[in-house]
Amino acid sequence: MININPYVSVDCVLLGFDGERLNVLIVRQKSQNGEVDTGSYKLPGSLIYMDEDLDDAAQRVLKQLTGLVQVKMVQFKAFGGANRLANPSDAVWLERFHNLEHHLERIVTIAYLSLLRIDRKMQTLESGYEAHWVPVTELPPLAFDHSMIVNEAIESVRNMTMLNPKMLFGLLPRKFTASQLREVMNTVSGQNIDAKNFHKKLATMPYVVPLDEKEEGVSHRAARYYKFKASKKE
Amino acid sequence: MININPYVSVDCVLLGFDGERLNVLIVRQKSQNGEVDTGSYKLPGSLIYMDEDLDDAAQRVLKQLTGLVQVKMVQFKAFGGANRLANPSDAVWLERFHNLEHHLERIVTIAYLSLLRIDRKMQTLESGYEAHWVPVTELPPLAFDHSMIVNEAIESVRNMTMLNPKMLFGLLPRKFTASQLREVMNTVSGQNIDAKNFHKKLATMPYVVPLDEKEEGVSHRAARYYKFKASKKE
DNA sequence: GCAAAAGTGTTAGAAGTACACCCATGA
DNA sequence: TCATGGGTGTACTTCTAACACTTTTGC
Repeated sequence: MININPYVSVDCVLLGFDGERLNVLIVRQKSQNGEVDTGSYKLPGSLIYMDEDLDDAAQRVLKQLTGLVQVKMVQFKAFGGANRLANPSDAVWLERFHNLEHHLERIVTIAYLSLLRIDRKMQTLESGYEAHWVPVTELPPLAFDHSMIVNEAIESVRNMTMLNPKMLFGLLPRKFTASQLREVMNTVSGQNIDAKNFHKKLATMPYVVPLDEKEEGVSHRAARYYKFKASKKE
Repeated sequence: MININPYVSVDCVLLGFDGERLNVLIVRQKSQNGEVDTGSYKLPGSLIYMDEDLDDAAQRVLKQLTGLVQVKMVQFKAFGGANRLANPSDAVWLERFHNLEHHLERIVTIAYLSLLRIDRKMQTLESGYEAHWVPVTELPPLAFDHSMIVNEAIESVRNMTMLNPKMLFGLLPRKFTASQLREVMNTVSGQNIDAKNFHKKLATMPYVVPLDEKEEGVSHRAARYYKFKASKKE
């Protein structure tokens, strides 16, 4: 039997861009035998194991609850209010889910964050795991303090992307058009960059390189594709 | 007896500016009865209580180990490597310090950060508590992974101050000169702002207001004092 | 007067903003 | 040929960087 740490958990906030809006990945709050204990949704997250690094725990939990692997996540904040388990049904659910014998007193959770795009692969994953993408503007009430965690995650993304715009490329397909990139930036920053000047801004980004390919089958002038270049050499 | 959570701790990285350099506040790794168990230094930090918010724990621990109160700290990262207690003497020290009976398995620590100035009050505090300001460039080896935590704290400060330069005013006295502010910015950012252009930059900061006072008793032209203005109205 | 640091002015170039206009494509 | 969105060019403003010079103070 694996040794569970009953005081520390990880939660994963996956923010996915579907081409138009930001979405959050949430799961049903159900027990391990499959029966749904509460009608609530929650973030993918769980208590950690005793001998497990936090980063490893986040990866494991995400895989167990959503099937997703190799998602690059970064830690963004710990949530440790003494009354995080204020809702009794949340505490009871946790104890049952983990088959714990003793009463859970309080849990500090380390929240992780990832930015990614919602592609076809992401859609098919939903069926097996009861994981759902929900637009951030239409988020239902979540268990624990997960609604607060989502809000702080989005705030955190805004700050992070100001310092490091490259993060945003996780939200786009390998090949993307200028307006797709602009749309992502507008969505995340909440601002509205002028479309007419955006090409000049593009030219100043050394990590964005134009390709010779163009869109096909669109009912207007075909847009050029770009790709993200990680290193400095061609 | 107060109930201790044996899995979660807080650590405080206080960065103090003495007018020239950035310093970190460190304490001796000694036991509660006063005998020094190891020769090492560490950050002020401790396990949390079971019914204590993380933010409250950080304030309590800082007061207990350094006597400082009402220091504004912000959480900046959780450190949760499974082998943080790899050094056996650190684990033993912790168990003795907290009078714990069972063996400590692993601890996740939530690191807090503060920027402040080292004034006369800060100096006198040292004698009672064995807390010392040490320049970040001359840091001795610290217990646990505290050296890593300090490094990440400084990195974090750089990022935070880019987004919110107002943070830096905690490092200065109420009245400060332009070159003091410039010196702080240079120290924290690692850059070197041109002194000649700095006044123009000052004029664009709505939250810095010039005073009519000037320096006295300096052997060169007296510099004007400025103050920090928090709100938008005069 | 001299040293030392405060503070101002000028200029050139880079970067951001607004907006007019042309281009390619499907219907 | 029209609607739609892609893309370029020009002019204007604002920000930044480099650097020369003047001012105030104690010795």
